[in-house]
Amino acid sequence: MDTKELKKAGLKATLPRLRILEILDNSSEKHMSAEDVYRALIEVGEDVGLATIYRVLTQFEAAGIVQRHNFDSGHAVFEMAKEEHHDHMVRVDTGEVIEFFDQEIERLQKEIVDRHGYVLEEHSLVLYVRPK
Amino acid sequence: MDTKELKKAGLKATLPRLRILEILDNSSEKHMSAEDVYRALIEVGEDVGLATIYRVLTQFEAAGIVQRHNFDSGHAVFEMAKEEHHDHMVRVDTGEVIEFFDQEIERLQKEIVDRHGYVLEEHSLVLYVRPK
DNA sequence: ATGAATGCAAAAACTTTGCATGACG
DNA sequence: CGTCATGCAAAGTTTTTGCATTCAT
Repeated sequence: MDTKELKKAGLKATLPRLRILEILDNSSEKHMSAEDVYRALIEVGEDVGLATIYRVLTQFEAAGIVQRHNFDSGHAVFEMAKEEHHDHMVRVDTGEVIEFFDQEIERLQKEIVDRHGYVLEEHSLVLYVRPK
Repeated sequence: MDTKELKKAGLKATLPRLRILEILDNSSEKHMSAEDVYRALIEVGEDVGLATIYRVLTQFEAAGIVQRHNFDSGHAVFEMAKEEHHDHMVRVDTGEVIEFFDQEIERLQKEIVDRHGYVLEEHSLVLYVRPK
């Protein structure tokens, strides 16, 4: 259960934190902004402050529990961290986010960076797509 | 000269617009935020408003004269549009931006998107790197 | 001259922070 | 109980907008 995960990260298992994890785990939209999470909690009758959402999500990111993405939307979106890395496609018509992974692209990125004399720390790849 | 380029885009060749193009063309740092451009102009004694910078850069983007990027910095950066497409590496230690292009990565992206039943509209690839 | 562009200031959107109160272990 | 977390409100950042004035054609 979530309580364990929080303790392990050195965070108290408070109600707001548990509720935020629930929302991220159970919402149909897995990529949510702080505002999205806030509204989802208010809707469920949970009395939480937006500032807390921001603080908690930032702590979760530092603890590796969630990942933060900056798509071209002017605001950050968060998703539960998965074991396996993946990249994203964003539908320009609906905003829907689609996850994908490609071994070959991952390999090429490392190779290119190496060729330039650097080490790859992390990367951000977003493909903006529309239906055929 | 720049005046022609502006006219062609249906924009009046005003002093602020010409100065902004000059800055983007001649600065040593080719990837600049609106604030960067603003400070560069103030430094040269050009009396321009920050709001104008934002308006002009947005118009330039729509006209294809500049490109806007959202690196993980909390603010947009702009660069003159080049004929040939390229992606970016960002040094995590210095913030320096390095441009690169890889035929194979470009091809793979199209292929993956196609495989999912979509068409690639555009993409954003940023590699965060540090020296070996 | 006329419509477009500018500068300023105000506002909007997103995120962070200070502080007193409340909850976890 | 002591400390850490929360909520609220205020402040910080980045970007946009309204409006009167100025400028390009």
